[in-house]
Amino acid sequence: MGSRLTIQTPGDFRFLRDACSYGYFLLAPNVWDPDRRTLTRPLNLDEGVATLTIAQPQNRRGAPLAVVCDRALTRAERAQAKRQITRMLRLDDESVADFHRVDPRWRKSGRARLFRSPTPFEDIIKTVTSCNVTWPSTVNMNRRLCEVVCPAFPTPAQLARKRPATLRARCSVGYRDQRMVDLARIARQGELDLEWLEDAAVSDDDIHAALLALPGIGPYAAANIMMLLGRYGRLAIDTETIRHGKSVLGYKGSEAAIRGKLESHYAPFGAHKFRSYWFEVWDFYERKQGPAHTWAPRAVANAFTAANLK
DNA sequence: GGTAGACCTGGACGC
DNA sequence: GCGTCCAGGTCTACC
Repeated sequence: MGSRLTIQTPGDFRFLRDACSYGYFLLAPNVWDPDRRTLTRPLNLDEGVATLTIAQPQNRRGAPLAVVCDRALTRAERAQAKRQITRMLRLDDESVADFHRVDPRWRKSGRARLFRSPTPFEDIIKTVTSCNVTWPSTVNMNRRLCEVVCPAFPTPAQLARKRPATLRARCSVGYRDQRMVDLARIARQGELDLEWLEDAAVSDDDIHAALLALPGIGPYAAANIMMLLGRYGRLAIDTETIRHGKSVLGYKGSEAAIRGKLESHYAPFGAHKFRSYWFEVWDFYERKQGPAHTWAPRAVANAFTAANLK
């Protein structure tokens, strides 16, 4: 008989909206079921991998989460699972009201939280798999990393033991192979302190500089990882951002000119600018495809970017 | 400091 | 079914 957990949520939290708020909810090992409205995924816990299914049976803001596990969890594992779910769904985000004060456009819908991974390392690797590829390749890389290395997503120790050639041949990560192994070794050896990355006392500038020094992490990836760490003061500008500037905001001119206009456009949102940007993009996707919680992963696998949603 | 070209994969397209 | 082109961010070499 598997364990069952109940997790209390903040009064403004809504599972359907907040779980389906960033593309990573569609990446392995996460499995979103649009019919059952559940998120299922394996987690790495003390006694091994356990698969959990999360739902909010009372579909209203602030209702508790019901979590069903495929095996019995120890007391320590129950606490671990709660911590990881809290991270994924940002149940401990205390900046929601401040964000809505700065950008009231999202107060009514309540948007503020962006889905992320149970660990910062998974967020870093997922970001690397999203660089210089189209969305279907990102989907494939994450699926294969889970199939080949660890079903609950590779830990630093597991990934550090892999040969780059194995990752390239079996996980289709291409030239990212060596960079991923190097990132895993850096994290395993403590050169990159994952707890330090999550320490609110450390400045954004210090975190940003540390991320840029990592292999495979450039300006876009660093800003994206900072968002995943809960630091929203930088824009992660990629081709999708430029497209958003052109098609939604109506900007014209060279890419450099559009970048400048985007920075000016989001500057008033200060420490929250990534969220203000992202919910504009997400709103655009949902107007084209319907609410994200209705998206079937296979259906959006080839139609996730604005280029394909036109 | 700015820029060109290489790095890979997978989808689209033409034949 | 095959070949070609293209999209996508980071890194290195070069000016």
